Amino acid sequence: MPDDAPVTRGRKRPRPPAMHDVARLAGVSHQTVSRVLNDHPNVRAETREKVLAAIAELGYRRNSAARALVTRRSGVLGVVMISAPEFGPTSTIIALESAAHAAGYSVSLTTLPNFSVEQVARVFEHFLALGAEGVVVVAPLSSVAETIRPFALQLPVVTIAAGQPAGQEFHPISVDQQLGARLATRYLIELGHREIVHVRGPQDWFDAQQRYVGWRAELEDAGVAVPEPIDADWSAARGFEIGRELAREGLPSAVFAANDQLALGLLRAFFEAGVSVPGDVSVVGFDDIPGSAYFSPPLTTVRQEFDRLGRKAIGMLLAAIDGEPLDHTPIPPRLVVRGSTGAAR
Amino acid sequence: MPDDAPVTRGRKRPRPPAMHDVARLAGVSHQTVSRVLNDHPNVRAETREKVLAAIAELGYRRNSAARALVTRRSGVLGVVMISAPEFGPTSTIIALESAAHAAGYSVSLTTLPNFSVEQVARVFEHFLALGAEGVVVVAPLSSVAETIRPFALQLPVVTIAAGQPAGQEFHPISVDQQLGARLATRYLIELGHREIVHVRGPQDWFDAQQRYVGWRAELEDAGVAVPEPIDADWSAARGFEIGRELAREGLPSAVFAANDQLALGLLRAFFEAGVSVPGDVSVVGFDDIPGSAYFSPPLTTVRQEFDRLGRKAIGMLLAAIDGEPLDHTPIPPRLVVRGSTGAAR
DNA sequence: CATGCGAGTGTTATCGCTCACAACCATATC
DNA sequence: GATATGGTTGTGAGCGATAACACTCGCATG
Repeated sequence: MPDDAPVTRGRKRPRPPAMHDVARLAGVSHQTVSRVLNDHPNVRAETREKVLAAIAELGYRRNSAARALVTRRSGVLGVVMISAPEFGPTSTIIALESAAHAAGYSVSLTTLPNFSVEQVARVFEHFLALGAEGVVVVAPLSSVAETIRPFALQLPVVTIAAGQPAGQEFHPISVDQQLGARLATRYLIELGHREIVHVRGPQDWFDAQQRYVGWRAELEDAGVAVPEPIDADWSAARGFEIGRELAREGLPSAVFAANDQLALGLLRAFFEAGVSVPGDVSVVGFDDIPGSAYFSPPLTTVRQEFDRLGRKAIGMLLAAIDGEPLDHTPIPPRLVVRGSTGAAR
Repeated sequence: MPDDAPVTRGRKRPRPPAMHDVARLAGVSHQTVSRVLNDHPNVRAETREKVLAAIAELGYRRNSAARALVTRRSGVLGVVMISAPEFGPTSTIIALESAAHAAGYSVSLTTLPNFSVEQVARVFEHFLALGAEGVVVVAPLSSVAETIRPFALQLPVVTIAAGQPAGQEFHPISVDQQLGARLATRYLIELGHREIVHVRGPQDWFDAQQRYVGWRAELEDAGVAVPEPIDADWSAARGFEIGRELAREGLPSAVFAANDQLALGLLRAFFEAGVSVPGDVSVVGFDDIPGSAYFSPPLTTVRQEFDRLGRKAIGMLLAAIDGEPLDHTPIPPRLVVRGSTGAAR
């Protein structure tokens, strides 16, 4: 187990003060010190003061390894995040961490370039050895579900993943991607568009799948023809490429892009080709990344509340740890209307 | 100490197998199991096999709390990151984590909305209690330096901060912001621009300070007049505002924006005002955020290698832990020339 | 053949903390 | 005044690992 290999670095540091030292200085037993530290009620105010003074004087800090050893609770939650640069919402991580912190947990972060069985196994192995009390998986890849299943039996796991059925050991939470796609598509339909093309994200990503499904479903519900989706990754470069092709080979009435980067590439390609947005074609994105309000033209898009997502994920994980029932209701996104959409020509 | 409050949640779990159990099953002593686990050389191959088989059979995993208790090494590095949404390079965090992981450490992440003395103290208190062997501070705020100094005496700390002198207990590392600003400014000068305005980021951020200093120094070195900088935050919204004012009240020959978001806002404002970029005014940004190649026009900007930065930060921290000499050489950025810059009119 | 050595293994102490329980004291109760 | 009661404190036993040391071999060495 390479990751658990003994850490051979490090210089020796002098032994920091232990509870015992505090106790001696305060003239009490170590147990009394422990009680003060743990806010045990039955400690005389005067004694408490003495202990606190001794703690301050020595600069004592509780050793959490020793504590974890005896309590069997590490106070650590693991977070595994995909390290793909195209998945960027730092805000999810921040929200995850601050929610965990507020609940008295600390967060151990691990990143993974891909979610192969071996990689995932190694990470969970690591978290298990660390005594993590639960894990949040931030990786909206389809492959993740099956990969982590065996580990979800060993400790509570919440995955940030759209469109997964909740199981007994499997706790997905996400922004409702399908709804977001429906909102975008519905809006375009309301504007009179009848030829709404979807630039589809990589289908091994949950989010991309769900956005595709939502777009398709909304069109079908409205009785509008469903054109063939155009496959893409998540990049502006690919959006640009597609935009150029569309401008050359015939424009649809509107384009719903799987994310804002793709939309940005489309906008650029249309601009270069002399295609007017929204005059000739309307464009909608997804994510509401910083700056999308200042694209040319400002982008109509679907906003996801990543911080709320993070908080909810931790809330679910804590509930799972406590064996309480979980609420898997996805978080609703919101359509942000800007200048890139207009009435059908 | 609220963050160290006992974690009161959690259901009881059955006691996982310990070394003792493995030892009994394998018919050896627990010490032999320990030797196998730590790759001690003096274990007979046959014995090792037996132990490994027992480990596999029981699903044994080493308890890192117990290990940390006796070795006095937690194998944990702390990372404090500012939770400001305008500071977005997830890639730094990812690089930090993977470099730490590769060195056999795990990463405990904490985020902070601001770097007040109390907040920072609490975080370091937490890391110290956790037994973290070192800390990386990702928060390029000027205030950080003094705030963390007292803690830097207690454990090795590396800060990602530009333009700080390295001290004995203070180990800054960063991309060379000043150089980046110089590269951008120099390029504009070479294009013939003689009126190069700087839209300056918040001056309590190191990066913003250094970019300002670099811009100014390069102009002075070239004997070009230094106009008054325009103050801004980091947002596209503010860039837009400034762009409108400039278009109304008189355009400079070129604008060097403190980051790409500001540049994006400028571009949008100029476009709306019918100002041609780079025909009427050249624009340079900083960061090379995803998509900046597809702005209208594509943005000339300064690229920072955040992943390299993260790796180097961990390298320095490990060196500091080992008491080895550190290399504080900043990482050079690179100018990426695109369509938003052209010869002076 | 006694001695030394190193490989392989076991025994014991210890890390710093919490838990369970015992002990003590002062007050309340009968 | 003896007994219960409860707040306050101390004692001792682990938690699960590593470190230090002791022991037992087998083999080379003199």
